[in-house]
Amino acid sequence: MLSHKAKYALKALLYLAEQDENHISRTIEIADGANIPKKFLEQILLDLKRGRFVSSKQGKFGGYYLIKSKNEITLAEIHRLFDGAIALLPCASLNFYEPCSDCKTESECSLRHGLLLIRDKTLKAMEGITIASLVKK
Amino acid sequence: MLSHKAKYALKALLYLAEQDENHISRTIEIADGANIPKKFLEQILLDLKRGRFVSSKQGKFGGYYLIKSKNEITLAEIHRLFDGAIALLPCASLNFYEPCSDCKTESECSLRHGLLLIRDKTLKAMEGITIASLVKK
DNA sequence: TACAAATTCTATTAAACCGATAGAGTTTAG
DNA sequence: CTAAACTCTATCGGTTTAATAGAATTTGTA
Repeated sequence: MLSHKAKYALKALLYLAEQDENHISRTIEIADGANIPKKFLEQILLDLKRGRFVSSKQGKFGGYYLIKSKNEITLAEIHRLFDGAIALLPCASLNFYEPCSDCKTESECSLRHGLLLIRDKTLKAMEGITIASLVKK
Repeated sequence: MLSHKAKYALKALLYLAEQDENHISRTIEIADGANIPKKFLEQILLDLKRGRFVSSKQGKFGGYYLIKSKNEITLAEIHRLFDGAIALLPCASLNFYEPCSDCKTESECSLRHGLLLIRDKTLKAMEGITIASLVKK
């Protein structure tokens, strides 16, 4: 399941993607438009900025805007940024790999092989969902 | 990601599936064999019993055994039993459906459509992973 | 320069969840 | 009767999550 943070991030990106080119959106606009608690959204937007999905303009008349094409922002990336690994166990993860602590005998745990299959399919599916694909609903 | 409970459940089922037909496994056997904390495993086995995956014999010489074919126990089922919905949001879930609280205007939230696609693919993949498919590694 | 409007940063909170443990109760074979 | 096993309920500490608070900084403009 997605965390609220990830869900809000997607909705915020969606909001930004729906604005006119060159429009700068204030946090409060996005919060109201997408029904997200404003102070919580502030943190999320900073995370999205650190992740190079959006950029900001500070000071009066400042706000946020997309710096990555809506065709290139995928669900997989947002999941990774806010909720971490897409795989079901760390030992089956590409970006968040960790060996299982409780698999004593074999170097690969008994579940790993099956979970790698799941990860590949899920990842492929999640890479197919872009902000653009969500906009034109 | 899978919870430890779900992971341990899979490993315990795997252990049971590897035993001879009609063999009854004590909790401590399974715990040692699959490297799972025994008291934690007790709870998990009870959950698996309530879920009709295993049954038990009480008293001396008692223990646990599979009552569902290892070909019919899927990752999807175990995920649902221990970790709940497979979908990324409740509004995209079949078995754990709940409407989004923060989607005010439309009855369907902007993310739902995309997440339904993910759920269908992930679910299909997870239904393809059975205990039997994990045993013959 | 002063002010207002906005982002940025750090801290804190309350609640929920998670992994694990403890211990008493019940059942059964011998 | 007893030992061995499952069953049940409670609890615990730690972590995470969702959200809030407030001070600091940046910027445009009158």
